[in-house]
Amino acid sequence: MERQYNFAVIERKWQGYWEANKTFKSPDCVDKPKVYVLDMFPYPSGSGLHVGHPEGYTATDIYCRYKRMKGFNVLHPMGWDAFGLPAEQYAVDTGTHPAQTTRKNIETFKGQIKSLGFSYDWDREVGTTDPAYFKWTQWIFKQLHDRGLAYIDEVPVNWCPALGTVLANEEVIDGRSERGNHPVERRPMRQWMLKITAYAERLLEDLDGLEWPEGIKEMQRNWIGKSVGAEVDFRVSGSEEKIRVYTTRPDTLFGATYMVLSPEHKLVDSITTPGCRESVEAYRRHAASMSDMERTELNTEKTGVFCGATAVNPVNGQDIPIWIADYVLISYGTGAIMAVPSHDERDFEFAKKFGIPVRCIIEPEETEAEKGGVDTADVLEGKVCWTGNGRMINSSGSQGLDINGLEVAEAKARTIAWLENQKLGKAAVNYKLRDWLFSRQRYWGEPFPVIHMEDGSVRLVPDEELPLIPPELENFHPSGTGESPLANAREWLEYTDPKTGMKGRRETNTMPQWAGSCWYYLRFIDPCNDKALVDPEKERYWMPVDLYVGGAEHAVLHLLYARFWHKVLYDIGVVSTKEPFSRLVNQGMILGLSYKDTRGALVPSDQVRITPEGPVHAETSERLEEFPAKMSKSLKNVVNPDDVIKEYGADSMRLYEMFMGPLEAVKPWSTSGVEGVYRFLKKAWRMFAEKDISARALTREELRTLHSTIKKVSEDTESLDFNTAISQMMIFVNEFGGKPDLPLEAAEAFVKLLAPYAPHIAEELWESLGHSGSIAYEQWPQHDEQFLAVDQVEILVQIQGKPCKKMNIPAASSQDDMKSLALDDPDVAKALAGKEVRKIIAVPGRLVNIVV
RNA sequence: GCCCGGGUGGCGGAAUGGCAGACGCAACGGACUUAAAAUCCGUUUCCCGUAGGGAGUGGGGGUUCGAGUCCCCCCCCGGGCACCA
Repeated sequence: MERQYNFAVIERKWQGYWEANKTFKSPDCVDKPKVYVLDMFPYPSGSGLHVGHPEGYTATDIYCRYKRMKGFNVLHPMGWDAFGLPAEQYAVDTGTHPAQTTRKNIETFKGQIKSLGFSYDWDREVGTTDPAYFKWTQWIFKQLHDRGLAYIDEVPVNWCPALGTVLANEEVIDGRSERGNHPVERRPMRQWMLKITAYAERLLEDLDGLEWPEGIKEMQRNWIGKSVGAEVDFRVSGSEEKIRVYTTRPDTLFGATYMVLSPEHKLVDSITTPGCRESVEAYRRHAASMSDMERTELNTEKTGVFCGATAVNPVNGQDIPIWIADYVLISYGTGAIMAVPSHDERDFEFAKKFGIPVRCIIEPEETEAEKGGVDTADVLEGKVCWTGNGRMINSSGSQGLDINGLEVAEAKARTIAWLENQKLGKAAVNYKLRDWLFSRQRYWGEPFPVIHMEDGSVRLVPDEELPLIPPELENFHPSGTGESPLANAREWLEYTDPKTGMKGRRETNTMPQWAGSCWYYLRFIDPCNDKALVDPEKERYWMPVDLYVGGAEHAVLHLLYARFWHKVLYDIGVVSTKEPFSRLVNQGMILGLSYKDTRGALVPSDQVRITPEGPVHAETSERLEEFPAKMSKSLKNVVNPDDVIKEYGADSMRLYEMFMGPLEAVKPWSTSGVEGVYRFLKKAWRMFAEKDISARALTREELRTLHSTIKKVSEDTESLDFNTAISQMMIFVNEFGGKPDLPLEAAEAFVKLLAPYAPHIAEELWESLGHSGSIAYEQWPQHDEQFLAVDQVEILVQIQGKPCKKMNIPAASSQDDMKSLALDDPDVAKALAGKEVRKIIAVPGRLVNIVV
């Protein structure tokens, strides 16, 4: 055995071995417990892997390797989310076909991922841009369409001129594109929409059964945004028109002193009086010209105009004015509200500005008002808005409803019952969730299997003609009309029905990047099946995904979309589970070391000089402060895994990523930290290389160290607490490394414990112990409780909770024994002299506390 | 504003309500070496000191024999949502 730990040689050797022997190929449907462990597959960008990627991948890899040794059949695949904008933009700039860029990037990524020694079953690799894959993405779209879940709508969309495409709401941040930070404007366009709203309730309900971080579930709940209330019809005075409003506070109907229609509401035109028409038109034009960003960013000041008409409040017959204001959104509820300024902050603000009466109808609950620092008298006079609990006042009317004296919840129920009885309204539920804008004006995405026929009908491409492959293009520029570059591919575009001769034009939109990632976890189960998306038997064997690890940035979108598709596939019998991902874990972001000067200005890392006094600016020698910040090209603080692997090896890289801290925490990268785990591996290597592997029996103390290490590493690996598992292995090496020999029993167990974490060195050490073949399927060691026991324990005797004396006592001492041993101790007795012992608490194995 | 996370040495972080700071980094001292690298040993929360003592887990209160851990209030940092009636 080499004296030196030569990681480069070892890692090359074992990666070659695993590949040649297909060590990690997972058989389907075998008689073993299964576990499906999935990483969020990456978008293979041109810049390659950064240290954030391997964090989650290492975590899942450790877990998989551990599970294999525990006797599980493990599904652990990897693939590529390879459609997307960057490759297309590169094509626009250079003329390189996106497929070529994608192929090259995938190669780079694959090489980098392989160099980390992950135990993927590469025979299951899939890529979303592969026609054999997107055939089924297109097939799923057809299923959605057949079930009425895909429809075309003329909708105001987020048009980004710079990118030449439409973006989903989620891809627009503060009125600019998420990618590239370009301005975005609203523009009506014919688009494919997916009716995710039809699944809102199920998407909400089924969250409860998932083992996901509570925060992520909460974010999805908020995104779905269910609210319960009522729809109420208000008659427009002197007209047959009715305005339907949605409210969560039907109890406050008596406080409604005006109504508001959204500027886009279809009744605005017909009810506006001639005298008000001019100002209403002006206001509508003003509202239309504003982007979503301006509308939301300027939300400090409410705007609106009176339309001249009034409506009748159904509970008391009173006339109330109808206003037009953009604080009411056309896209939520009915696009119209009843305004209750006394008990709604937004209405209150609006009423104050326009001098509309505020009518208090709830007497605030006393303790709640006190707690919030609200003066009840102010509320009653309409000077302050109250949105909390209380009792209804001024709430009976000519129409027969009387809810005076009731609490909010009961008043709601009573009002709804009355409205339903009078046929004036009904209980209603609303969701914030909107239908999913599913079109993109791009080349590099899945083409829709759709033909628009000249008679106006929409025809779907038959299954046997799938996949529908995008045409070869020379020019990848957007068409400029808002259509994708596909609009330039005349031959591909034009279609003639072979039977009838009717002409048609293919859909020029493509699907968004989310499409391919919505179902890839299913394809891994049966990646080469050309008859079905997934074989039902294999699907039943492997699903659901038992552990899904990825970044929190996908908390809502990817995970919500994938759940939606999964439920549709469940409904048509393709999958057997209601939910795709039983357990979800988010790995925390890894930050880079960054520097700022005293004014707080950021200094790129290549302009920093480290001195014994701390970091200084390389040019000005100004003192700098070190702090962790998101890795970015501009800060020059990006750590490249290749460099780390080259210098310390993949095993050190893996170990360090896990040793930094809890998987889910945000952690700063530290190169000296890598050196620490590297030293540990070298020490472990020397423990084998420089010592005799002896056949002798272990001492009691050694047994205790060994078995407590087995216990801790097993438990912590199971619960993904990898940092503390590694600490325990370090303790093991610190103890056994100091001995003249290494007993074989301890050596073998240790190598097995290390194997999931640092697999290359573990394979090499395993071989050095005389074993042939891989350690990957060796049985995981089991600890024995009897070796953890000790004869003597050191306990602490406290008086009044203050430490007084440490003493060694038999570990098996009962509480009573402990008490008497403590009281009999001369030092304790001395400390207690003249005091009356009132109570003694004894915690076995820990301490005795004497209360005087 | 609302909803989630989170505040522990110089740093990353450990701690079933039971001796706070495991493990690692950095720093300092020492050994080995002609020297360096590598390695090994020791010290390292802060304050006062000779033994020894005092303070200490963002701040303030509380429960408890005992609180980093449980409860209430506040402050700060990170993330998400944001006129959703």
